[in-house]
Amino acid sequence: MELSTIEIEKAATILKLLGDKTRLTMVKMLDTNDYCVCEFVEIFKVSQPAISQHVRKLKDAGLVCETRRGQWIIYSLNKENEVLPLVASLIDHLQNQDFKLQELEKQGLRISCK
Amino acid sequence: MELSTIEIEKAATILKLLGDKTRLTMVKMLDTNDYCVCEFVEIFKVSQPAISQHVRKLKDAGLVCETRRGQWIIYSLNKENEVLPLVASLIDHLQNQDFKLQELEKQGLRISCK
DNA sequence: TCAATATATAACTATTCACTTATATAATAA
DNA sequence: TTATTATATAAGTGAATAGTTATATATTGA
Repeated sequence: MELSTIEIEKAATILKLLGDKTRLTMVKMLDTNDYCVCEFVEIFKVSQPAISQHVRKLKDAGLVCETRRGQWIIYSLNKENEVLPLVASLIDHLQNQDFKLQELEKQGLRISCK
Repeated sequence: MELSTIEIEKAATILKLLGDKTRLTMVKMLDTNDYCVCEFVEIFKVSQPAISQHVRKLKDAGLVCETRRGQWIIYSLNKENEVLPLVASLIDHLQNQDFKLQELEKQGLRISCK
């Protein structure tokens, strides 16, 4: 089976984007669950605009999709993305981040968006 | 078989490092051949200090090794690196860069270091 | 020993980046 | 309609980054 390869330049752009702890964690988390901005704000302990700016970059690169649900905007991994194979194999090497969702639930902050 | 996973923070550091077109190309090229600084200078059309600074960063991260051979310092991929599995699977997704070596040879600049 | 070549380091600069606060937009609920 | 909540955008700031030129260090060969 042939592996479809990616241009160096495009790959470098993706890696730069994911070479940030916050965004990389977001993508790892989005691999198993969807999240809204306010949940990320709780998880990452930074300002809401900072989170908005991070997800914007992920969206601009086509890595995530957004869906409005009432006043919340839910972000999910974009499974259609051309570079998904690269991103997926990368994510596989990362330590599981489920504990972040568990913390969120323990604080009763997960349900706020459902 | 279990895949050994990497801390998010460590992975983000590696991805930031490889989120640069020049360094990413270097690593892809080093996957199949060794190179010295002067060859990289020819290939990337930037100053010699710029190349030295790039390989220094790769070396500091443990991704490459250096071996002095006369007046040349040969760089190679460090196969002992803890994050090699991540880097290797990443490299697999990149377009082949052999044409750069071929150009170098066509210009008669490859042998200068042998 | 001395000139030439290869590489590294220092110092500087312009640009990018991640964050902040302030404010705008949008949806919900009283 | 109006207050509240969620999100986005604008503007500003300090730190990091990739490049440059100048210079130092190290090896080779005459």
